Amino acid sequence: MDERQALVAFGALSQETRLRLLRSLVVAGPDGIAAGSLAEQVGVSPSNVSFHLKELERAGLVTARRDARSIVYSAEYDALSGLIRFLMEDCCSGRPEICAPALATPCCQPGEGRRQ
Amino acid sequence: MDERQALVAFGALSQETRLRLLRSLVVAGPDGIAAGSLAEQVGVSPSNVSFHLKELERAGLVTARRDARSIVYSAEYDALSGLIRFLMEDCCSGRPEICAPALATPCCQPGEGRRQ
DNA sequence: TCAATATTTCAAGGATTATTGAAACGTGGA
DNA sequence: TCCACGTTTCAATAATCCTTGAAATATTGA
Repeated sequence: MDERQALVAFGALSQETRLRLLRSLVVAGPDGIAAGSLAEQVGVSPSNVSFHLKELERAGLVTARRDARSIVYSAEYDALSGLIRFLMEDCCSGRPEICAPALATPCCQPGEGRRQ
Repeated sequence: MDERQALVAFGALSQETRLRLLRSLVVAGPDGIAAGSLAEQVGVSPSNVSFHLKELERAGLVTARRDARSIVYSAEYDALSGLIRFLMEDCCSGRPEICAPALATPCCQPGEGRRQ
């Protein structure tokens, strides 16, 4: 993940609808969700959801595949972990004390989910 | 770090000048850097650097204090680690396998700096 | 107090991004 | 083949963001 990719990725995550879309896709797992279902879940119009999905795709955070009439999107886990890594490396450059609290996050121990 | 804060923070990081500013401030450490020096370092006009620093401040990623004629900015380490944490919790909700590769990042082991 | 320094604020302009609805496209079933 | 479905594309508009330079503010030292 180079700086340019990170910039685009941050831009993609800075919009409410897109953040919700990505969250749904992460929770859905590798099987993904069809564009239409996503539109219902986040409550926006089909053309608007298409616009934002394209933006997430441009950022490399999701991928699309056709399944019959539907187009199924799924989260790109590698890109997400790459972005976390970019942020950690940027922040920690010379300052490991920044990452330490984040690394204490319990979400990634096996069996743990999102904090309430 | 709630969703609204995260959205603003991602927006702040999605701009090249601001990302450079933040990087300089992180490397500089808690002592911070004066606005004018930052303007020189990143190569933008004083008024433009002021605009972007205000944006970073609005996002909670930096703080400002006056020191004589200068205004000295410094990175808000807590906000940065909070953002990393938000990303990890969001990504890992139900999917710890996303974070695992990011957590293998060597940057945060004591004594390590940014990866080359 | 005056001038110089460091920075911010403001207004104007241009550039990018978001939303909307209509039209177009590809797919599968009758 | 034809129609319905799911989705994308397009054009137009609205909204937001970025840049620029000039003027304003606060501070320091002569």
